[in-house]
Amino acid sequence: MELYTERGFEQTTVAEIAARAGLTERTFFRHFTDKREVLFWGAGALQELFVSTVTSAPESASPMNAIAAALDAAAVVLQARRDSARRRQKIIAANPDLQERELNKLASLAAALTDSLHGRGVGDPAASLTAWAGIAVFKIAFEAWIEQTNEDDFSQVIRASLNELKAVTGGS
Amino acid sequence: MELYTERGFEQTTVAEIAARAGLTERTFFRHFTDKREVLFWGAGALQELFVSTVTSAPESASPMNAIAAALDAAAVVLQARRDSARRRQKIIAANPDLQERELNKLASLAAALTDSLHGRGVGDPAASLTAWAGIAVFKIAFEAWIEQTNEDDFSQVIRASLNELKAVTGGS
DNA sequence: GAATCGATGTCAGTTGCTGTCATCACTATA
DNA sequence: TATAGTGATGACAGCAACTGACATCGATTC
Repeated sequence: MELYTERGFEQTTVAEIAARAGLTERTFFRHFTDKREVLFWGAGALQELFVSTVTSAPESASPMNAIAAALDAAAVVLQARRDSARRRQKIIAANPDLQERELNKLASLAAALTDSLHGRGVGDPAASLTAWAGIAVFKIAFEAWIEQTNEDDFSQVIRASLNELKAVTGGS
Repeated sequence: MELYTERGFEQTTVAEIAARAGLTERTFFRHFTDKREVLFWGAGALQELFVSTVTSAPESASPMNAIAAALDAAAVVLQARRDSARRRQKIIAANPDLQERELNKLASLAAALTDSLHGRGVGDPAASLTAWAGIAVFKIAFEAWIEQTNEDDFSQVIRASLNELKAVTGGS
């Protein structure tokens, strides 16, 4: 992270990262499959949070509400790490390869959510559509929350985006 | 494409592609920024189609309907290339890097659609949400259409997915 | 105290990708 | 017709991301 902010992602070589960490280049690649993957270390935990929240949502909850609960749970966690999230996002925003990888993580998230909805008895394509719509809301709300200067809750932003989605898909 | 299907994407070296095309490796990289980019040659044209359809939709059309028109226009074009689309998708499905790149193209599509909606006077986050919801529908419908054994129109599948999205986002 | 095992170092090698310069076909214009 | 300019290609050379194979070392186990 230090090196990425100092010199930028592309200009930072894996050898340098390894050196600063007191490791070998080879060892770096034993811990991270990729040079990019370093920035997405927490993605697994976030995905688990998403999944477990959907899974444990009340049976009466609609698919969209189960997803909404997951988004909200994630919002609470991220709210506490706003500064670091911002720094991280600045690095990602400066490099196309990293944005690509981020999309990949979002897709993985969507796939996991789809599975969770299947587990709740939701069929196709309802499950994947709900999951992807939720991810879209998350992505857009996240960007807005990161960029904004005032101190709105991430949860608030997400709820607003969700309502906007409903408004936008609702009319004929 | 031949080489990618014969040996798979990873096993195919750029030198081999260049050789089969009667070119140098260096020349290959003057035409394609990336080894992956070869498979997304037509993406630019598709994006233009999306954008121009949204832009030229009747002023009275809702944002979602403008996007729906774009999806339908794309569906007509792709319907005619179903076989080649299928072959292409098979290659992509077999390689994570290519899937990543595909997500990138979809994101680029979403960004372009968002801009087009801005041009129609749609604000934020309505524009980006509508665009991303449309892309989600497109992606999911596309996969269903590619995989299915019967001969449903891509347009039909898209319309069905759109309705499903409305149903899924509609309820409380 | 020896065997086992997981994490790390070492080294060599492949491949994607880039910068640089030369070459060459083609075109415009004097 | 000669000449200069232009765009596409070839020919190197080189860097850096990643991988496979083998050696080493420390901790744990029995």
